Amino acid sequence: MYMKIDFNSDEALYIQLRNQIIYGIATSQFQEGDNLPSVRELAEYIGINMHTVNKAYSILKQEGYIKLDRRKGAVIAIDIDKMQAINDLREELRVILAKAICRDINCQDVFKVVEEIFCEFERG
Amino acid sequence: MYMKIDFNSDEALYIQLRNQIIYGIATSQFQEGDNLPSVRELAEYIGINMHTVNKAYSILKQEGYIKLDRRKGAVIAIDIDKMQAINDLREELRVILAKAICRDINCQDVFKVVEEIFCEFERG
DNA sequence: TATCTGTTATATATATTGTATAACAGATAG
DNA sequence: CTATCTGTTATACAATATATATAACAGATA
Repeated sequence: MYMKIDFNSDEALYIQLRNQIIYGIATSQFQEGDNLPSVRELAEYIGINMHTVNKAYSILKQEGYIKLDRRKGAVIAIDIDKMQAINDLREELRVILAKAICRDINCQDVFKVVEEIFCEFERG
Repeated sequence: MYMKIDFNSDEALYIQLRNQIIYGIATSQFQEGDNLPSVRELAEYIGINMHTVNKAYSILKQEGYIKLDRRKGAVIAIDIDKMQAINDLREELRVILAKAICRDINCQDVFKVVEEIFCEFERG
């Protein structure tokens, strides 16, 4: 259980936390059915407040990455609506690719980076 | 000069404004050397405060999309450091692709969306 | 019963966001 | 010179977001 949190980042702690868990799922570090630490446990481990972890978990639940249960705690449960996911992806890519195009980055350049990141995640 | 601003969005106005201008550059609506409206003019046009526009412009300057001049106002001036831009791109793609991988979206799926967006921008 | 879950409720402090009013300095057109 | 256009800076204010702190509740479990 490794969590890379940067307290000096301009990114909110609960967003960093959410992203770290998403990385964990993408790299198969966390798999369907796996338990995440309890909000109190993870808060203690990282050294932040319980509510900050709770907020991250709530968002992960809302976004369809985990299910929350009073008995078992937080459990990885991916809600795969691929059509919806591709539409979300398109929206997010639009801004990023606009920036890239401004810098003369072409389609092939992007493909290369995308491929690299896929390899990076597949290796874990 | 078309600016699509959503007052109900959870995205800050100055960020939306920045993105709209970046879209404008990516679609060649704005070209190197072109003048943007003055902060007061654009603020008036959209119906928001001058400082909100000023913040958007300041960020665009800091990120290397425009230059600010007391004489000419805001002028499109792209700072192309392609190496740096690709590294920035990689960082931004990492989170987005992690989310995609969680939803069983593969490399080819992403390529398709990227290609679509490139076409979309090229058409303007 | 004691202890573990997530959940909810308050309260507080700080930072961010957006607005408002005002003034300043450089440049420019009349 | 004057009036007017730039971006820039300063100050103040309200609303919201972020993070912490303390506490309690309800369900599940050993």
